Amino acid sequence: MGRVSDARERLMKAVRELIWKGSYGTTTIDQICEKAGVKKGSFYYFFDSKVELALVGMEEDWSQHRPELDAIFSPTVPPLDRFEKYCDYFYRFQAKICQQYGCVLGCPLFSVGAEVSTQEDHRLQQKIQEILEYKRRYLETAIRDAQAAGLVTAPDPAAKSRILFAYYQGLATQARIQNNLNVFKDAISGTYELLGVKKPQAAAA
Amino acid sequence: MGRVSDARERLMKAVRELIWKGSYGTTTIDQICEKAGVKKGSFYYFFDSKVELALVGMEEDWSQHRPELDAIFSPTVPPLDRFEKYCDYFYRFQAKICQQYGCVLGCPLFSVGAEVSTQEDHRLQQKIQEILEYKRRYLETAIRDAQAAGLVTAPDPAAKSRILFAYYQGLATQARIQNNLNVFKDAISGTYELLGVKKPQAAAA
DNA sequence: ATAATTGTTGACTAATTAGTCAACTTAGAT
DNA sequence: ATCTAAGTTGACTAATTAGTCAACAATTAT
Repeated sequence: MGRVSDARERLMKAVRELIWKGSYGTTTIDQICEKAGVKKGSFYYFFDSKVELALVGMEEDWSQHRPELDAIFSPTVPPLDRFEKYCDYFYRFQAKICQQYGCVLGCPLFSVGAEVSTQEDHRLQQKIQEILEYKRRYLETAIRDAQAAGLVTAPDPAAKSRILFAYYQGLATQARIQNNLNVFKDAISGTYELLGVKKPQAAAA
Repeated sequence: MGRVSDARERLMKAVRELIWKGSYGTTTIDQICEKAGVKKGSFYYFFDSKVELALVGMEEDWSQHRPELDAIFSPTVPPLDRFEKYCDYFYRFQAKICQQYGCVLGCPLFSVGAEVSTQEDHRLQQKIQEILEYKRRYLETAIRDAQAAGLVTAPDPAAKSRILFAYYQGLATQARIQNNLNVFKDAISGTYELLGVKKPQAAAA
């Protein structure tokens, strides 16, 4: 009953785009409304504030990416292949975004996370940390499987995953700062070096 | 001749603190003026805009850090010791800042760089990239020296330095997001794994 | 002393911002 | 048909923002 609308969804899409393309702090409610084609009164009908919208926007974004990551990091995929697939997926995704927005945007969780982490309101920071932790676990599991298969030198998969995750974060941020997709080209070789992959492909000396 | 003043320096200090503690986008000229104890008229006497002030502020910051980095990465220091010293210095520096500001702040170049990299005005982004590139070169030289000494496996020191640099970036951002200094504890072991250090300390199996 | 230079101030404008609200509109249930 | 719940709108306030400017204050060279 009552009127139906997709304004809520339009707002969620708009905030994600604006925050990612620009920054959280400089994205205004007026901008969000304009991009979504929604008047401010309607904004406040659905959400109490920018941070509330950003929270559900982040959540929504994560829900959309999750299936793809589940597929890439499926236990049915050989451990090292997961990293190959992930690096490949990440590159292609960034390339698509780059074409769409005109510049490399990296990972919104990292850039926005760094931006909002010192705010008094910790809700957005917590949500971002939560999603980042989910992502790190994909790496940890894959490393553990690789270690069990004797493919890598990683006696402490959790510690190793944190190192690898920091590396991926750094790559994404670097690519954004330099506005250069080629930064990602190092990803798989960097992964292999970090993991201590025993024999890259062929036999070594 | 004429009146003397340190208002310019106070403004430069204030902008660095505010941007680092918060973010570039949400730091207002009014806030900067208040923190510096300077009236807005004086601000515009010295600087044309926030970005001009931030530019000289970043430059100033770099000038202050440079001597310490020159010492740490001095060619007189054994290559691997440089990384140890750097990781140690970075940790102690972050701990000091953390105590001072109440939270882990990471590296302003990374967080602000990620924030401003999509702005139309590219001056701040360029300045940050320039300083980051200086920092990366410390790593490249140290890696090259380590390779020459047969201490690591790094046939392409430039590529390796980019990987290591991304890792450090990631660590700093992670520490800020999680507000946790312990993130840096992994730094030296991560460095060694990335560099492919041949024998950490003692002999291996 | 005083003139020239350098820096300071507070009051000002115009634009943008977050947030409110009563009146209005649309859709489905009865 | 009409009642009710769900959504929309534009006009509003109050606060904050960037940026300007003429008058004022302090320092130093002459």
